[in-house]
Amino acid sequence: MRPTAKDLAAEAGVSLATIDRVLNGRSGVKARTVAKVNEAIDRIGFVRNLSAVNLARKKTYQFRFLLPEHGDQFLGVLVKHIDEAKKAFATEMADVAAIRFPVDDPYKLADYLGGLDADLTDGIAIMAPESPQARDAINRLLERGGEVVHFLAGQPKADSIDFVGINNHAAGATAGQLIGRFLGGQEGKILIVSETMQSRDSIERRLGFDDVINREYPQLQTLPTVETYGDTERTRRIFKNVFANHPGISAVYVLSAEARIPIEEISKLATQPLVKVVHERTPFTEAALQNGKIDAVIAQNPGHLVRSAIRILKARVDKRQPLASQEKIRIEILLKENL
Amino acid sequence: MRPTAKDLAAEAGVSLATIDRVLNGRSGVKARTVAKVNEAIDRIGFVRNLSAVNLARKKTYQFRFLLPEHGDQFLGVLVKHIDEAKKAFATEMADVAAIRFPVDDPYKLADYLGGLDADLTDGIAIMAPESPQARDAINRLLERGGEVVHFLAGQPKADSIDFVGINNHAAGATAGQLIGRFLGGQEGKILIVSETMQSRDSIERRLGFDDVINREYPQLQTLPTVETYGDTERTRRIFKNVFANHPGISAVYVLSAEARIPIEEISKLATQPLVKVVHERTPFTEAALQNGKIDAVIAQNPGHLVRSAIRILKARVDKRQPLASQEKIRIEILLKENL
DNA sequence: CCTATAATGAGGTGCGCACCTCATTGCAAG
DNA sequence: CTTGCAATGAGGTGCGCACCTCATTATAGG
Repeated sequence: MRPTAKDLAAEAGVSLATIDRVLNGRSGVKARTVAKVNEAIDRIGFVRNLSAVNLARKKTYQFRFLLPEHGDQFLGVLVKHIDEAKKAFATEMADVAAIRFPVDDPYKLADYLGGLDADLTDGIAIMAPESPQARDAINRLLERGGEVVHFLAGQPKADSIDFVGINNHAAGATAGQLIGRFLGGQEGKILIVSETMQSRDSIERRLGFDDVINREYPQLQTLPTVETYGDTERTRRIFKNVFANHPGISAVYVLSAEARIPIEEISKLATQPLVKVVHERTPFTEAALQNGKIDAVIAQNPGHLVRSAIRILKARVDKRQPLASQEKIRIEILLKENL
Repeated sequence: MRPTAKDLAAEAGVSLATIDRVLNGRSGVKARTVAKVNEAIDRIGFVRNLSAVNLARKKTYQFRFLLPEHGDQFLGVLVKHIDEAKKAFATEMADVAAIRFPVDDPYKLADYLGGLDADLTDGIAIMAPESPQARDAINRLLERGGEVVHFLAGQPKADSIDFVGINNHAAGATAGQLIGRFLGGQEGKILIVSETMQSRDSIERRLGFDDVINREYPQLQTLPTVETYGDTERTRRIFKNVFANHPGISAVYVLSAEARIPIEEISKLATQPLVKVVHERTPFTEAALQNGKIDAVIAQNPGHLVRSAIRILKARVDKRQPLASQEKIRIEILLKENL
């Protein structure tokens, strides 16, 4: 059997009360005694029984995902996985829910965060663009004892807050490398499309993409980013212009999660086969991979994203260290063969 | 607060003893009563407190990974992740260990499995080639109440036993697609190398690879598989022959986990740049990707493999359903950009 | 009807720990 | 030495459940 706190007390030569004080970081213990207990822990390999801890603490975790009100298919996929995680984590006393919110409005976001009771909500995964207001509100929430992770958006590693998501610069570079290789040395221009370039993600992907193309494929020329604003008409109009002015477009990179509009419009305009790379696995991109409408998808596993955010929040609440190797989100490359 | 068994008893109009009988599948309860309880469970959304369950059951899980005694770098990586998982799962009362074993000997394997006490070992992840002896021994172990998953090797879905690992046919197809695309339409021959073709994995990867090349890249010709048997001298000798007899080799696919010997020997012999695709992320393949010695790696996440095997075994012991979406092992494509 | 057996209830115990109160001891300053 | 506080011990309670025993009540068979 595994050693219990009682065994530990005997080994360390102290009482259970002192073990309790040390294990839970309470005050009023001499440094000398703390050291004695820690040595005993190492000696007998004591590990607290998490079940007993959780039971005794009567702890239930309240976690919330703060997501945009409106969005693309990928957002829908995320919500589906949050629902799935809700069931999976119910057995671990964690309640998980998605909250749809006008996250683009920094003031409303700050208001919402400011109104949160850290006693009722243990942790939040926030998918929102950076803003000074949000930043301040988050810091105040942290001071009140809440836990926060940035989810897919926001400042990676800018502060001490965990970031759950891929390295977008590397993701863009990966897309660049794929397109470069798929074009096999031939010359050409690359059309780059995004719903908007307002977000940090888009900018970083573009930078990573350009880095690789400029360094390794100088025969390729990247065109300025076309912003669709999610508007079919606008997209069609701009594409017509671009294709008219730029003969020799040989590849397309869609760097935002919304790929349907640009891919469908391009298939109407293109006169020769193009290499097409987009982001995120959605019902549309899966189908498009299968029937050859696109060549590769740069993706991140949405289920993993959601579970990772929850596990990190849980670890922070418990004052444990998250398991880094498990929480690293991989940049996946999907072809039709490895769907 | 979440409803407890007591609340459930009140809602169902039965006693705690009956709730206990139903929840734990004990006998001596009328079907009518079981239904009443289950309805009440749905009505109030009762979920058993896992912490309390585990505490009361005093359950500790004993899981073992049965791995080959000798192997490549990838095996070392796996062992490292098993050690890491040992710590991570200690808090969940699961004891995990790797056992090195001459798994290639079906009789010794059957002996070992036959000698296992299902009371002392709750579950085993077996990485061993198929054999009638192993199959029988596994079935007997299952009858004694042990749990088993096939780990990376063995018959995927051939029986009711879970398989943890990638679909090797799809992995080979992915490699084929990558090489085909990277060659960009040019003609050429593809050298295919494996440590051995004895294993089912190797055969399936080769089949998947050939499928894609034959179907989508008819201008490419796949050569017969070169078997290295892990022997540098032998490899060098055969390679010299192959390169002498086959001008126009433009790509290499190493389909076994051991990639170092073939890649190093080829770099000495090749007169023109070759597209090189290998399997598994190891210190060697990582470095080779970085410095351009290879072009892509088809990989599976070793940490995920290990944790997945443990989670599945745990779910089986608890008579729960594993979360399918989490346990699916992805075929990863690694370029130097998305390491 | 009685009897045998099935179905259910009542109640206790303990898992390992957190959290609490109160008593006791050690130790330093005055 | 005494006073005062810091450090530690002793012991109790309860978290939600599994597991057990024994008593009581339904149900069916004869």
